[in-house]
Amino acid sequence: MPHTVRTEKEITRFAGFLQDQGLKLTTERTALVREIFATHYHFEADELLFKMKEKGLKISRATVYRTLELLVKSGMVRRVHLGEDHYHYEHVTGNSHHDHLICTTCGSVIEFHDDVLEQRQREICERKRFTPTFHNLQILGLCADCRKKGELPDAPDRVKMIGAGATQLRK
Amino acid sequence: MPHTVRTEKEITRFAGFLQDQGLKLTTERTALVREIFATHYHFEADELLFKMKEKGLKISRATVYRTLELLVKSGMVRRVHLGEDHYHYEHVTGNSHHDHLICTTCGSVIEFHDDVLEQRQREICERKRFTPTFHNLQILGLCADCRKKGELPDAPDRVKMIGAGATQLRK
DNA sequence: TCTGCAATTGAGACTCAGTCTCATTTGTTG
DNA sequence: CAACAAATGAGACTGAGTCTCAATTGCAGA
Ligand SMILES: [Mn+2]
Ligand SMILES: [Mn+2]
Ligand SMILES: [Zn+2]
Ligand SMILES: [Zn+2]
Repeated sequence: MPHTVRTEKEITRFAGFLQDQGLKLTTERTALVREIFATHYHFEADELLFKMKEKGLKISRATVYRTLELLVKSGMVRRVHLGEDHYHYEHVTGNSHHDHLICTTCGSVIEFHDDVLEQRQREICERKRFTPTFHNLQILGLCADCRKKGELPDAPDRVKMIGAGATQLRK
Repeated sequence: MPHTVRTEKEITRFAGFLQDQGLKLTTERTALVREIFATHYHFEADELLFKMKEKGLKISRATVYRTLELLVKSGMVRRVHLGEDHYHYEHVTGNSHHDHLICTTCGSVIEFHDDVLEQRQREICERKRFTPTFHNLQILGLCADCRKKGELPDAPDRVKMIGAGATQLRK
């Protein structure tokens, strides 16, 4: 399926969601969905704002945030923490829940999905009589490339910068 | 071990860390460590600031943040995400790594540690040739109490509303 | 196609957590 | 106890994100 066809499909999908909610498909919303599904993967709100500006489409910060919120509600976009102080977004194509390995040296992100891990989480919740709806796992560390280049795993102060909010895996 | 004795022990521990770094144990730092280890568990920076003010100890916002940073560096305090837009802190007593189940209805936090889960994470990293140093897992959902009260699990898009009624502590 | 009007937009004010600056104060070491 | 580096407080600043409101726009119905 060609790139643009898929993108147009996502616009239709969003249009349907908006219709259901009694909301309108505006040119701004269309342009944003097109941009998100055509070129971005993990991205920041302000980065998207800037991209639109670059393309000569003047869309306000407020509209960008408002549209992202709608996209999250529609399930077409997910808002995730990637170990930084602000959110990242990623489009959800079709299916796949996944979690993230994040290199604290080069910032690269590796996605993974593991059924065993997911199942174990469900078991833990059951044991605690907790009904899970959503989870968020980031593993921070050193990617293979950086390892090969002789980088050392996280100096403590580096961890402070990038691994904020993380808990220690191997003490 | 009585409460106050343990607290004083933590102050000594922090004093040692500061000494090693060529830093000073000030009255403000001492008071903050005492407060954190005596009464808080998961807490916010501004909440701590307010508590100190309540006690008649005037410690500036800057000092609170600076001291928390030092405590994180020393390993005595951990900075965590609990599904809200800002950080929470928790003191680390006895090096127990754990992750969190967070109720999106009442905000309660359940801690857990699971060796199987931790081991599986290491295996995933190995397969991706990724060297992990930290991780951060939050599972959001509905706690047993709220379930019993007939609350319904939040849709993922409601997750960002957690803490909507949180006390305003900033001056 | 035209119209009415609720939904949407943009500009910019605002919030809030967190950081930084710098003049003044304080703890430590000799 | 003096010297002086480290620390503090007040408040300015930052940056992500939210809100307000007058002007605009999409769209359902005539
Ligand atoms: Mn992803
Ligand atoms: Mn905890
Ligand atoms: Zn890397
Ligand atoms: Zn609950």
